[in-house]
Amino acid sequence: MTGFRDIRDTLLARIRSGSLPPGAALPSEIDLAAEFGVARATVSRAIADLAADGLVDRRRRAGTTVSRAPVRKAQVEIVQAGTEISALGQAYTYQLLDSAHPVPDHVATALGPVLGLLCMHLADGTPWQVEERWINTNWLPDGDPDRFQATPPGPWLIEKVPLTDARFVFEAAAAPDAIASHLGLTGGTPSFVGERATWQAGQPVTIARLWHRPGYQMTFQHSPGSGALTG
Amino acid sequence: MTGFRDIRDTLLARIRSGSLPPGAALPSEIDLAAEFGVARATVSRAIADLAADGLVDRRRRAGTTVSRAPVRKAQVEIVQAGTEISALGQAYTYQLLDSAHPVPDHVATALGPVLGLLCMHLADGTPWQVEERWINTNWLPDGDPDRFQATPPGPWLIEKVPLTDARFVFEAAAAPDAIASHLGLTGGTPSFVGERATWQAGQPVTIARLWHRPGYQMTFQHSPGSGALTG
DNA sequence: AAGTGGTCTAGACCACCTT
DNA sequence: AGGTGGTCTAGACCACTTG
Repeated sequence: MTGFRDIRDTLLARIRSGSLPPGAALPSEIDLAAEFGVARATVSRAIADLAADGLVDRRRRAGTTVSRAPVRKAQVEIVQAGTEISALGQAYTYQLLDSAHPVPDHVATALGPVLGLLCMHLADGTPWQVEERWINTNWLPDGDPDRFQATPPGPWLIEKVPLTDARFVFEAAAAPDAIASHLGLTGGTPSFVGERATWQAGQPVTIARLWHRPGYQMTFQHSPGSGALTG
Repeated sequence: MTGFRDIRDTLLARIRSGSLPPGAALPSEIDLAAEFGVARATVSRAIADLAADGLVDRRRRAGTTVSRAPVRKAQVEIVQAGTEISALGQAYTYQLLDSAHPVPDHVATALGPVLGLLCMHLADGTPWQVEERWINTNWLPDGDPDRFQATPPGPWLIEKVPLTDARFVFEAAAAPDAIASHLGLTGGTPSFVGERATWQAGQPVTIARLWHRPGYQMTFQHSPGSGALTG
């Protein structure tokens, strides 16, 4: 039995081997269906996978061609610190460092009335990540001041505002003293920072800046044909 | 006419509005097909989009449920410096800084016999990115020493070794003097570094370390329902 | 004008898992 | 045991865009 995965992998092998070089046109779906002895929809499904990986370009009338400049796409999964640490088999603990963390201008502009927090995530007791978190107070109905004493704000918000659009920014920044001290660094050390902003139906909800431990690396792998990519 | 996108968006709206809260079970595909008056395959295609975005979990027999802890996924496109700069409407220029760039141990271990280059990519004449590039000499048949004098190695390699597996690593690092000077920085400044290693059929081909200009940010957006399945 | 991919249909069988 | 998603089929019509 030949499924769409077999067909996809066969086409992928032809591309990799150079039998279908960059710029070459694939046979039409009808021809490929005849070649493999399957329905056209099955071939189409196989090619859809390759197109999703950026390996081929599909255009009506013009047909499908092997991409000359394959856009290398990778799918990144953004995980909560607790999830990541647990997945590594280490003990996760959470600590609220400051419940009145200062609010930078750009955050105040984006969010409006806001609660600022400074939190730390630890793996086996050693600092893993320092989190600056600002939350639009409209999403905190009866301001329970102790809510985030033991509960990390990320998971709490996910449950409360389950599905939104998000924007991610990653950059390298010099850790200010206030952050660096919690990570056991001296001020000015390069730190990998991820900033995440989320909206609910166009309304800004929260912004988080995640300062990673020294040596942190964000890695991901791209293996065409394995379906989507993993991070 | 109701297409699979309409159905997907309708379901997405129900999830966002709370009408289908986290953990709730969607009606079966058969029931949804009856409700929308379409074939089951059309409903299935719509749900496949939502599942690819991590908004719902599909399990045989158990049915489809709204994800309680939606994995926030985002798709990253890794582009060549020249492409990125041109897309910004700036003039792209390339410069070879050193054709005998030293080879670190971990690169020599991974690649074997290797040519080391140091290159710079400029936007409107100002430094944009410094590229350390190491290429397995097996992929440079007749060593033309001037090949990369005016040709950036990235695009050249893409054409020569069109489709491979790749591994990406992003980190924050202190720019060493040799790199920083070309970017107009002082040594030790935090720099956003992307390292890319590519293989062809299991054979290592090249490793590049890309040192970005100060203030560089890697951003991406996550908007559920924009569709991730078919290219 | 014509051929390509994009989508949909109605039906079918299967793999898997919960009950 | 039974119902769910996963996949495939054969056919059809449409949208697009190239020649």
